[in-house]
Amino acid sequence: MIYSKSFIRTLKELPRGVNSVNQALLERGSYISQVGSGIFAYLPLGLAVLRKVEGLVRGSLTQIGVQEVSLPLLHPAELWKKSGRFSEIGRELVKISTEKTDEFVLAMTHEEVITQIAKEKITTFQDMPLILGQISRKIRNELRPRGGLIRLKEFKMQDAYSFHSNEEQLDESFENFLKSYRQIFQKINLDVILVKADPGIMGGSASSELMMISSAGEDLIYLCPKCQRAYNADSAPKDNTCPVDRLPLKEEKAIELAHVFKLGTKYSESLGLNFRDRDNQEKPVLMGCYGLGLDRLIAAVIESSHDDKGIIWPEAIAPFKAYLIDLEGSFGQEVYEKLEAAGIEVLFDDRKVSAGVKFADADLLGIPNRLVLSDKTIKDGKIEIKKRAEKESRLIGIDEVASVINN
RNA sequence: CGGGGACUGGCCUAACGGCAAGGCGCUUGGUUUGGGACCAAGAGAUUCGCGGUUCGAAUCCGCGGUCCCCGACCA
Repeated sequence: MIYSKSFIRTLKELPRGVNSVNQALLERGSYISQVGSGIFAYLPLGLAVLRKVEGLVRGSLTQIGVQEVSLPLLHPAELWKKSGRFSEIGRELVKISTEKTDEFVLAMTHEEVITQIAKEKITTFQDMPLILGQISRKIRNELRPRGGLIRLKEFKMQDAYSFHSNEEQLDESFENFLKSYRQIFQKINLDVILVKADPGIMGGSASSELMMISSAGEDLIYLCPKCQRAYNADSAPKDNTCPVDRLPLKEEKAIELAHVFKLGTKYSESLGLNFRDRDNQEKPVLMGCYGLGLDRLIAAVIESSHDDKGIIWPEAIAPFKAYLIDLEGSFGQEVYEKLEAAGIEVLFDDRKVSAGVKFADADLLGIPNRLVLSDKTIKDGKIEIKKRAEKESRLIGIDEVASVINN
């Protein structure tokens, strides 16, 4: 990408009313633009990150057998009346009336729809296990959105639903997802803690959350300093001491990144999803559901990886691999084209502005590798390379850049 | 939904009830080029909306809107 032709317009100052670190850096870097409270647009740079995150998540879930679908955003109200959630959930569920009655709801989550679909296809125990998943938009009319991308009214979520004929299958799926999610977080350097949680409005028998400790978090968890067992506010022991080590639990703020549920038969019973088992008995299908918030994940990465100058992206989800600055002025274009041809995504800052402006933007945008061409470097046929996460730069041969970056 | 705060050119801010000011950004010309350069000349505003008080309102009062923060809530 050529900077002067891009839609990147960075800001020196913090927009009014912005408090959270993730929103401040994302808005200043022109990754996102706020449209309303809890409603954001992704600009080209932000969309590049979002797509990287989607790819990372998709790749990981494909490995555990998730088959991708695309479910609608607009749901017949009827379906939510059948599950009971049409009236159970308050104003967070957006209902749309076109005539005198509420006819539609906007997707807050997709249990009802996926169960309805599974009903057409699942007839026997041999149809399972089955896991369907998607990356889709969710609409929730949160009373108080907050923290930039941490709590939104409209957001992108990876959600998957599993169908089983027995508990063992459900347990296996539950564990597979936890493992898969941990893998994803590891690739972007996020430390997460498993927290047993309350299933809440989702219903079902068990649920666990993967949380990241962060001062930007809106959840409180209680953590044993020794065994690392963690509890949320609802599930913490009454005396606030670890039941195993008898130590006082430490209270920490945390961001909930992923949530997995054993739904059991809540939806299969209310919506009539049954199967014929090996013993020729008709039984309700056992279900699980698994969710990961993508926008929130991006926010969490920034909250845990930034400095006073800007974002520090992990390689896996950075919008570009390298930020190229040419202070001398004659070889930039050539180096840019070479790197692109080598399959390296480069943002080439070709603007006619002072060096300081370019360095400041490179730091703000947080692209993992900064490349600088100048009189000093090109007289020896070299280019300077500096990792965003590191202080030291070094000189390498211009022809080596592709291999050094790919290493 | 309870409590608190904010709203002024594209962005950030200033202005006792008395000519809406400055910085950033933008345009033009010149100078400069390793950490948000400099000089000069420009363009850009119904001060969130409606009503009220007043000779006079960005400023005071009322109603409404939007956004942010704390809390309640939260797959």
